[in-house]
Amino acid sequence: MFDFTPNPTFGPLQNPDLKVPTAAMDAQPETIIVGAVIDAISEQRLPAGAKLGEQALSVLFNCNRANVRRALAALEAKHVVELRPNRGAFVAAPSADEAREIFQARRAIERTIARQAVKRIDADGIARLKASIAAENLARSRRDKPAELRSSQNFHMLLAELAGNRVLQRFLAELTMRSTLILGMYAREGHSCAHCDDHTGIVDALIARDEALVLDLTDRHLRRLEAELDFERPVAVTVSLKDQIFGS
Amino acid sequence: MFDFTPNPTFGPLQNPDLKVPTAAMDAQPETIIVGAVIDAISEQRLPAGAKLGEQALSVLFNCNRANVRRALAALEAKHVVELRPNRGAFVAAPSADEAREIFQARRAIERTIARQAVKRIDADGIARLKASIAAENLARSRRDKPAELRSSQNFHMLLAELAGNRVLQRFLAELTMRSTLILGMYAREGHSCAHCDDHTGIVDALIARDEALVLDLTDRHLRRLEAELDFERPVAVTVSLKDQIFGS
DNA sequence: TCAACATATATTGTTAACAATCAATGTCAA
DNA sequence: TTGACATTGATTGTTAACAATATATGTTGA
Repeated sequence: MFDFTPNPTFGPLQNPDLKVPTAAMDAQPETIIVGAVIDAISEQRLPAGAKLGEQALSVLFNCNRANVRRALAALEAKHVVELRPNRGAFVAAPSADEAREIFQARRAIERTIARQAVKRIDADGIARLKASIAAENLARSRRDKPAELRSSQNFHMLLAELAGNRVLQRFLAELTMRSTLILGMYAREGHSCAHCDDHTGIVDALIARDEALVLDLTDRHLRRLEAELDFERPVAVTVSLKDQIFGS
Repeated sequence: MFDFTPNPTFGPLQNPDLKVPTAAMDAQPETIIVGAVIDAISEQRLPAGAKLGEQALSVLFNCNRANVRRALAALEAKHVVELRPNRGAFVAAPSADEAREIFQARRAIERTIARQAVKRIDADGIARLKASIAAENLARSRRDKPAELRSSQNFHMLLAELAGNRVLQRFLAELTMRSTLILGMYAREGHSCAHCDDHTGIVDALIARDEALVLDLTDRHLRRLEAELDFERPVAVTVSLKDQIFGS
């Protein structure tokens, strides 16, 4: 009757790391699920359009469906998943238009953050930023894509933390997460990822407290990221076994 | 046993308008509740700290508790309510620190929006902005505080719409809503509300397409609003019968 | 071979009953 | 009167069963 055969669309979620999301585990199943799904998306283990079945999640996280439903409602409010009535929950698949708006919003917010960061940067902050870049380089040399993505996002979130505004921090967290989703959907074949050097340049400009340069580099960095997208090529958003075997 | 005596903290929610929130009714109880609560907060019918009991909401909206719980989870994700385990849901009560961060974020986002709006403004947009100001003035002359608040927020949201970025639009919606909450908590006695003229000035600057002036006026407008706050005076956040009778 | 239809299975949505927890009231002794 | 303690009632949290819906499978007829 009910023999939960590992759902192929869920392979990534079985990563043991998942049950210990970045947010401290406060024993509330809803929070754990939300954190785990966000982490999985941030590291591109969960692709856009992936189905998040209620039973699958309740088995994975050892909780009842009521908690799963609450988690999915919260994720929908954060624009992380889309809830289609009587169909279920799916990882959000931003359209080309949404993608452009998300990147535009990112530039606006990261500029503000950069301006604050220049004012408030200190030795400790510099050290943490450099450590983040080092971690990113290490991950890339090891061809560990999830770790690389995590580090790259971490760099931007560190800047937001240094800016000292938790509201903007949260907004940026949403935008970086959705950016990862967008890159997964629209990234060109073999996109360079050369933007890593950009981070080093930004830190140098921060050390020099050159506001104009920091703003310019931040803006260019984000535009370069967006330029790597290809909205022409149609993207598969529905991840089903059939699509995975026979392609789009 | 169960005789739901109208909860005093819920008086405002019995406003018939509430069942038809701004978002079109799509028959999903969760969405309706979320919209109604946000509207009620935006018009200062629901104060910070007000308790949102599950049974009370399920009776008000004719739905089961499961849907109420989903709605509350969504509202928590939007930072509209705070969910205290085993205690219930309460309208968020931003601290002084949070308030400052929210207003700082607002200035950052509204500046970006204003810059875009200057570029994209047209005759239709001007007309709608002027209509919004007229509605605000009318509401004030009628001493209809909820309508005045709604119109004032509407002006800012109209600008965001004109800017043409739905992400920033959503961010600003959250921030204006929380601003209303903050004003309800920390506003000085008899605060002027003279900022209404600011709106007229901004529209004039928009017509002239004077970007620098628009940015300056927007920034001043928001700082003036923030200056009307008094964080020293302690604020009652827990709305209970006792507090209402004996004061804070 | 293919399309349309009917059936079966799985998934989501709803409801009610029960358990656990908290707030309030009442009692009693110091 | 006041403080600690026990009890009561109300509220939140959990669970399981059931209903409604959608998806997948299988069948039939051209």
